[in-house]
Amino acid sequence: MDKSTLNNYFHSLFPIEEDIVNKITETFTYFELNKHTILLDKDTISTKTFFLEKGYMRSYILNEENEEVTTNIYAAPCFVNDFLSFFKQQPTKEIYQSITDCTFWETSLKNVQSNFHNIPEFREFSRLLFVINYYKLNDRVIEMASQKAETRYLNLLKQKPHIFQNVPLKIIASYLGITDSSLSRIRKETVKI
Amino acid sequence: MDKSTLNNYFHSLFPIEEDIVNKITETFTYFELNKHTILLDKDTISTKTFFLEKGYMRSYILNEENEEVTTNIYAAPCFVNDFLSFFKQQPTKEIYQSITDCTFWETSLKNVQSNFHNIPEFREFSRLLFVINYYKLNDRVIEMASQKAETRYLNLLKQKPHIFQNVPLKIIASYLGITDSSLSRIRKETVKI
DNA sequence: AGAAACACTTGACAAATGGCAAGAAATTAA
DNA sequence: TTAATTTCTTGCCATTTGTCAAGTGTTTCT
Repeated sequence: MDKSTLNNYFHSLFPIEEDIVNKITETFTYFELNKHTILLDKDTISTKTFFLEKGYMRSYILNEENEEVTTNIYAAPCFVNDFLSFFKQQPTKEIYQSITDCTFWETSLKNVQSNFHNIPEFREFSRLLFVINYYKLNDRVIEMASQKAETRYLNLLKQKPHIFQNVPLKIIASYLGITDSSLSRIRKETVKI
Repeated sequence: MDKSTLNNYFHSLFPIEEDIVNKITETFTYFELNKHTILLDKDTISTKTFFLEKGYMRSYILNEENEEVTTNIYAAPCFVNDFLSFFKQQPTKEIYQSITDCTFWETSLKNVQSNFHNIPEFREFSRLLFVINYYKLNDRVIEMASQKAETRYLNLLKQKPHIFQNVPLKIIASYLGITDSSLSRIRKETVKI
């Protein structure tokens, strides 16, 4: 199997030698998921770390009214993990589901732990991944707190236009924190401009 | 100086031996900050990691209209860090400012790196700290996306009532993503209940 | 192909929140 | 203590977003 997408992801994040990347990704195995399939279900414990090689995923929760609230949209290539569940081995609150057909690489916590403690470069990589993800989330909180829905929509459209070609609008709406009716109206308004 | 608050913070997060904690916190030094003082300014690079021993801090950004948007409120004891700036050594976008008089323990990136690569327990601790912070932020995004202002206010009041005794309402309002007028009205409404 | 389910839009109206300005209350500075 | 500054509240009205229900396409399934 061709691990180049996975391997290149490491190289793209920070300078690291090819041999080390190969050693890190050695234990990763390939699998596929059809669209609309659950990768990791609510109330289960994540036993694997997942690298999304191709496709679109999302995570969502069910609120008090049992409505789906999309918490994140993942576009390959990227890691898709419930950090809390995976590293603390506790049940997830979120459901991770494929939106399109997807391909993945996965490895176990045991392998991650072994790499984390034995390969200094992997430690740095892991921490960098956390830092980057933390700041993406931070930016989203800031946006949520200070921008109106229309601005958030326009930002997303500008930053990730491909999402609008691959993800249903109602999922995007819920990710933006608005209803699908509102998103529809905002789209109608902004087309005029 | 008495490092017990700092040391206890390590013990409270996960099982770790006293000797190891002492080794980790060995290089931390003490300092104080008066209220309304900047700890880390916008566009500067964070050279230290900070543990807030006593007091209240916040981080905020200036939006396009030069209005302050509070991104986080910190209540001791906790670490206060701009992860992106500290670990990637790049300028912060946020301003970190004391709200009350504060006391801190700080150490340099060099010491953190040394501990990270030499003390397995510290690696685990660091990762756990990231995971916890990431999920606090994640919960906040979910709340922002799916709950109305009144609910967010009531949740905060329930979870961190002490903040309302120590932090001005306009800072809390901006943290909740609403105006101070709206927060004032919400408070008026909810008192009735 | 036909039925069912899903995705998207739209209208009418309701609810939530913001903007602005004024004033009261509390805190800080002189 | 007085003055200045900051914090908080409130009223009025505007804007944004939600709710619900209907209608039109589009996919999916059998």
